[in-house]
Amino acid sequence: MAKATTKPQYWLFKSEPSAFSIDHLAASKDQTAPWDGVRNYQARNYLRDSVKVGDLVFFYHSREEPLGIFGTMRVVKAGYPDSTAFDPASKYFDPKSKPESPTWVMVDCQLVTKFAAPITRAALAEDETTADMLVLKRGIRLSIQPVTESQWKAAHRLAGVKS
DNA sequence: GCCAACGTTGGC
DNA sequence: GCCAACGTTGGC
Repeated sequence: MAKATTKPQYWLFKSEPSAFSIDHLAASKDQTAPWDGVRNYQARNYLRDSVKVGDLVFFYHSREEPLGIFGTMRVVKAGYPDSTAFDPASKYFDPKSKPESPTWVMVDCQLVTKFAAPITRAALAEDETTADMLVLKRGIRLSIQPVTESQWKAAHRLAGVKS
C-alpha cells in the first residue's frame, strides 16, 4: 500500500440518515465502515480515481431534518469493488456489475469527529465561504463532492471546532 | 408528501 | 445519436 505523500483532499459525502447515519458509523467496529451503494457514475469516478487514503470527509445528512454536516471522517481504504452490487439480496444489487469487472466502487471511512451540534444547511448558506459549497447548489444531487480547503476550514469555524 | 431537477434507459 | 419517458434525489 502506497503511503499518501500528497496533502489530504477534502470531500463531502451525503447519506440519508435513515439508511446510514453518523451514529451508524460511530457504532461500527473501529468506527469504520464501507461507503457503499453509490450508483452514480460521476460519484463513482471520484471514489475510484480521486478519493485517497488520508483524505478528510464531511458527513452530510440529507432528506431528513436537520439537514447539515454532522461530523468528519477519514478515508482509511481507497476505492475497491462495491460488493453490495453482487448481492441479489441487497437493495444496491446491480446485475450489470460482475465481480470480474465491477461497475461500482466503495471506500472505507473511519469516524474522526461527531460535532456536538451539526453545521446546518442554513448556517452553511449564511457564511460567505461555505455558501459556495456544491451541496448548497440547486439541483446538485452528487453524493460524493469535492470540498475546497477554505470551505473545509470555514465550516469548522461555524462548528466552533478546530479543523 | 410534493414536485422540480436530474440521470438513465430504450425506442426509433 | 436523439430525446421522451421514467425512476430517483432531496429540499421544501
